[in-house]
Amino acid sequence: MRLASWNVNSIKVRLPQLLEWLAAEQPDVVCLQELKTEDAGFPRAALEAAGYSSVVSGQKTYNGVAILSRSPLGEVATGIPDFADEQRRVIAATVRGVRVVCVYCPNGQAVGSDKYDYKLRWFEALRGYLEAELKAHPELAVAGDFNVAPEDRDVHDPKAWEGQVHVSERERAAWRALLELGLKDSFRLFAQPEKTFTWWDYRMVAFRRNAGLRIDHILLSAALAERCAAATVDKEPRRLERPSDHAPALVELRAG
DNA sequence: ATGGCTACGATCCGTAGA
Repeated sequence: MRLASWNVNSIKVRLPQLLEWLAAEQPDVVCLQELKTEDAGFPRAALEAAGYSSVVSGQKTYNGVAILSRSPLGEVATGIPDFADEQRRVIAATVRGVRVVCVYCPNGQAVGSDKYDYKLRWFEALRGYLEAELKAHPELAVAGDFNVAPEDRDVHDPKAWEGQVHVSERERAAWRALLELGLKDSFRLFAQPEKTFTWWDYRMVAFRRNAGLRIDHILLSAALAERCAAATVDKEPRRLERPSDHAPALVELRAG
C-alpha cells in the first residue's frame, strides 16, 4: 500500500495538480490538508472519476481535511473525541485493515500567542486520541501537516529558527510525546538525503534556496513500521507553476 | 530592514499561513 500526505493549500486551486500527481504516483491512500472549502465545494466527482473515493471534513477559508482511497473507506470519524473544536483538522478512516488518521495540526503563529497555547492544547488532545486509537487499531498511520520540525536537521537554518514557532522546545516535546506512544517517524526509518524538507515559504525564493522545514510527517505504529519499505518526500509538485507551499510525503507498506 | 508570496473573502485591504 502506497500512502501519501499532502497539504494542498486550497483544493480548488490545486485540483489539476492533484489529479496529475495521482495519475503519475498512483498512491492507494492520500491524506489532504488545508482544503479551504466546505464539503459541498470538494471535487468529489473529479476524484471519483480518477479512481478515488473520498471522505471529507471541510471548512470555508481555513483548514479542512480529507482522505482519498482506491479501496473502500470505513469507520469514518472526524475531530478529536472530547475536544470541542470548530476547526476542521482531523479525519480518520479504515482502509484494508489500516487505520488512517489525517491531521492538520495548528500553526501556532508565534510562541506565547493564544494560537500557540491552542496548538499545545491541541497536541495534548491528539496524544490522548492516538493512544486510544493505537489500542483499538494496532495498524495505525497518522499522516499530515504537523507544523513541527522535530529536530534541527529538519530545519534549513537552525540558528535563524532557534526558539521560533515550529521548532520551540514545547512543540518538539509535544511531538516526542506522540513518538512515546510507540509511533515511528517513517521518514527516519531510512537513510535520507540531508536537507530534505516538505515546506518552503512562498517568499524569498525559498524553494530555490532549499530554505525549508520538514513539518509534514507520516507516523506509523510498530506493526506498520515493520512493513514499511520506503519513506520519501516528492519535491516535484513544488517545482510547478502555482504550487502548494508543501510537498507530499509518501510511504510504501508491504502487505501484512 | 523581520519585509518579500499566496489564498480567501471581503473589497480596492485584512487575516492567516509557516
